[in-house]
Amino acid sequence: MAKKFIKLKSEDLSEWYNDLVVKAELADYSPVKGCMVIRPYGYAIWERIQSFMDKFIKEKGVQNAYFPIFIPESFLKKEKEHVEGFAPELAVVTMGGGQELTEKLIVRPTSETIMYEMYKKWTQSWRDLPVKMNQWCNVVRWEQRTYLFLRTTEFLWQEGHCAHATSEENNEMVQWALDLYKKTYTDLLAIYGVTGVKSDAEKFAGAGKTYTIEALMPNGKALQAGTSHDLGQNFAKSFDWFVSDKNGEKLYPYQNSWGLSTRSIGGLIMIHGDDNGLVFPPQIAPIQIVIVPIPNHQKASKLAEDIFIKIKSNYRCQLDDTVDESAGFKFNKWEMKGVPIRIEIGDKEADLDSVILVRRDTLEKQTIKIADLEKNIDQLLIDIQSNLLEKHKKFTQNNTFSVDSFDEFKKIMSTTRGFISAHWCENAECEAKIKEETKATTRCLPDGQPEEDGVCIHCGKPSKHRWLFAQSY
RNA sequence: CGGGGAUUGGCGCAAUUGGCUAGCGUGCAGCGUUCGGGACGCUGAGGUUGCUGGUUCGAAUCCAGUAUCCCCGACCA
Repeated sequence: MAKKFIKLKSEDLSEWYNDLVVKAELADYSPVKGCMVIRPYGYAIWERIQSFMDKFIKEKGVQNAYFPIFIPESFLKKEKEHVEGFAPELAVVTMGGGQELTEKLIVRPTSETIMYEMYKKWTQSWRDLPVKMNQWCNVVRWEQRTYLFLRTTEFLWQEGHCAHATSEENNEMVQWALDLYKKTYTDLLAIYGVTGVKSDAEKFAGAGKTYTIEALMPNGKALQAGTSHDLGQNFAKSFDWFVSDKNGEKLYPYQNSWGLSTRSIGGLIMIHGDDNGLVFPPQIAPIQIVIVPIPNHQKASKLAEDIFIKIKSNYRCQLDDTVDESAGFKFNKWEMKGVPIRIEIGDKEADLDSVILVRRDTLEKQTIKIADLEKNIDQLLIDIQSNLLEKHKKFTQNNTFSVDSFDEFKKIMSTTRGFISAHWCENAECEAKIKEETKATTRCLPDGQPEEDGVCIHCGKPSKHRWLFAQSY
């Protein structure tokens, strides 16, 4: 039995996660409370998420821009619900250049207000709509309790902010963003998420409607993995932002905003990782293939280099040909780093014109001929990607329970947890009581959830839909 | 912000009721032997025990204060 250098996922998810994030060099605790350092290997993940999403964002005609990190306090106050929602977690700058500021500046928790103030300046006519912008930036929310990637005081995200002449166009954009998130999780991160609409209590401060993608974590808690908000005309009216429509009448633009953050990386780590460390789906993996020649095998070493040169332009590939670590050490190291495919080459293989392919997700080994290498790699990359997605999908489905009695609801939430599909009367008080008794909240009304006559799991009043409940991260 | 735990070489830990020169593992540096699932030997560097004050002949150990981190809650992407 190999000595373990990280804690076991099967024993303590939290400890395993913290330990792994640091040991795999994804991130580290910083001297600043609640803030982490994202190290190159972790940042490479974020860069891949960025480039994946950015392509679609631009295709949609949304342009990248950059707005200030500071927001005048008065801006935030213009939208009542908005400021109330964020007030407890704001970082406020009161001094600048050694002098007290006449108006306090808020370190942005989100940029709706400062962006709309500028949009207002830039638009006078219906012809100036839509406005479609996005920014990649950092935001600060003063969390009481932090957790690497999943909840830190400062985090990175993209925030898209668009404004349209009609609520139909606006809604189309909101749905597009939600689809983008779904695609990002599914195709890139191999994470199965449930999309749907938030209850009033759970929606974004100031939004008309909030759409979300929720992913189930191994401990049965849900991660809000991305949100897309239909802001309606709330902010436009608060900011007195209007343009002239075709008839010369006032038109308050319909707005939306949508964000996906570095939190997604936390989900990625937690969902796919195992007792040996990280497991990255090939699409997101910073290194897809590592080639490990057995140290001091001359023939193998030469072959490894040839293969590396041959395939490095087609895959994100690394050659680990140092001789100061043993083969076993290297195998464990790269497994902890989550590299999807490892190519092992010893003189034995070299003599037979073959190599050993090891897939990280199942740790299965196969010996293949060098002539078939790229064909096999291509297939394996596809297989690993789909296997991981399928595994998470199955896990989510196996841990989604359709429940009709509150006793059963409570029992599940106090034991295995998971998603619970249950009728709810859509009354906020009822929702609050359920939360009090079970720690679970509504995550969303899932897309495509059919209408169905039933009674609220808590109060027994009539209900038309089953909502999705879970304890949340 | 409430409850719990912690802080000792880079990392992980130990040091009995206060008592010898604060140890061990790992990591690091050098040399040599190894090398197919975290190899081994020898040598060496690295500490005013989180910080401040107090008690004492004597403090890593006791007391008071303070800071930071982790875990569990409430709050949240």
